[in-house]
Amino acid sequence: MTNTKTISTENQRPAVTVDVLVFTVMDDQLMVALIKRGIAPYKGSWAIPGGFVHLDESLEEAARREIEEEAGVTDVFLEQLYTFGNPKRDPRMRVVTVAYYALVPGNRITLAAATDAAEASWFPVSKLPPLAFDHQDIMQCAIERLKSKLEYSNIAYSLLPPRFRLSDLQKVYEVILGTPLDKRNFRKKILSLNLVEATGKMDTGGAHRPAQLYRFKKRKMIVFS
Amino acid sequence: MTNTKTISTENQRPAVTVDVLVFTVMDDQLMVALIKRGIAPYKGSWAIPGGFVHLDESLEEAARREIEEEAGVTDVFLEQLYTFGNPKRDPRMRVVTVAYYALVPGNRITLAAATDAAEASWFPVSKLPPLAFDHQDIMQCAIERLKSKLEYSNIAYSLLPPRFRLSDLQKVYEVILGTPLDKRNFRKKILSLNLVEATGKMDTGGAHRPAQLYRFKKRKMIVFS
DNA sequence: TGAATAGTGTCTTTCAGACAATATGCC
DNA sequence: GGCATATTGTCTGAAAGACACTATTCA
Repeated sequence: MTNTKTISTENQRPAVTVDVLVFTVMDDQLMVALIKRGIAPYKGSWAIPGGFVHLDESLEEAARREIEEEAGVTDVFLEQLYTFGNPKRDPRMRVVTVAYYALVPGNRITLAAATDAAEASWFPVSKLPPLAFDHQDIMQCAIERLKSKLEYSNIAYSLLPPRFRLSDLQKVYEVILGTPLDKRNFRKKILSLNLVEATGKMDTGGAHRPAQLYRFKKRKMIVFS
Repeated sequence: MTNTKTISTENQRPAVTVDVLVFTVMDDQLMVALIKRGIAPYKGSWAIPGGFVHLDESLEEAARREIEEEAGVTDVFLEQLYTFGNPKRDPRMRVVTVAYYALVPGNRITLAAATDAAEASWFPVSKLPPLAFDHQDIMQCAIERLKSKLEYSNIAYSLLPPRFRLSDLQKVYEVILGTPLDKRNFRKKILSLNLVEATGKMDTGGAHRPAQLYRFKKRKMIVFS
């Protein structure tokens, strides 16, 4: 039996990377940040941004570094998704990638193209281009996680600005779950969960009745019992 | 920006291991398989069994190999849990470990001590010894996952023999969740889920009324809506 | 006053949880 | 007959889901 924690003398080890799926809700759509690969393999294909884990940083630190380089934001919601390690997933060498997903508030985050990337861009998850490597699998895994976590946690807070209308919150749920929701039932449910509170300020300026602005009581993840 | 999938010329890479938490229900307790470390660091401490990922095998294959070496069983329920990569988690070198958990039917699985392990043994999760490395964190993560997955999937099938009494199934739930359950409500719930069916055979031999033996209709994981 | 969105309540159905008595086989 | 476990149903409260009208602001 190969045993736990023997010091490895093998000189061949897998490379370890992190890939980060950055999601946001913009223009009533769930969007994800992708980069266009500037080098082979899959040159010209779109891919999930990622990079090597440095020897002195944790996996989460590596993921946060990627997000900051890509989107210029810190302090975003970030959660480990799954680790992909099929021996053939990268044709060049053995790469084990730890996938993370991040959620950023909608609008006004400009993506930066990475060193080896020709371009970086937001895509609606409903209209994704073909993706490099096994990134289609990773994407699907992330979308499933996001959908289910939305239903039993308060992670929606990380997709909204500090103050928002209940209709904004409802839109986040509708766009991610892909179904319209009944306004009365939605509000009843959200308010009974006691996660948000009215700020007293109104959203004025639309050609219609102003809406109460709400905020999340806690801006960290809470999983419902 | 360090970019996706540039060929690494770094000669220093983390080691990649898999650790596998093998659970079973025995003697009305949730048990986990541990090994006693035969080498430093943590020599003499109990640890979660694991080992290096070979370059030509997937992460899951590595995990299944470990289970077969440790417990001599194949074809068990196995699911990836989480990846632990803190730079300091192993004092010797950088080790990224992909943790898996496995579920095996109760009783009569004999553990084999690994090459570098002095011993292998089952422990009730309620009375664990101090664990090596960050294995306490990994253990807690696994137990939480097991508890929650038990409630919204049919994974209990993997902890029971092909035929079982409903009271056996109830015991599995009680032991893992750590609470007694009402017999009538439990049976009502399980039967309404339509996951099990009566085999027509009875469990005879006890000094009491024989019980109907049931089986799971599907022996693969189903996640409830 | 018309357009656009905000805000609100009832009824029905379903599910979870509390709760106790009878049935059957073995000794 | 006594012991040990199997088997079964009702009631209540909570939550989910269907469903439509009035309120308010601005142009």
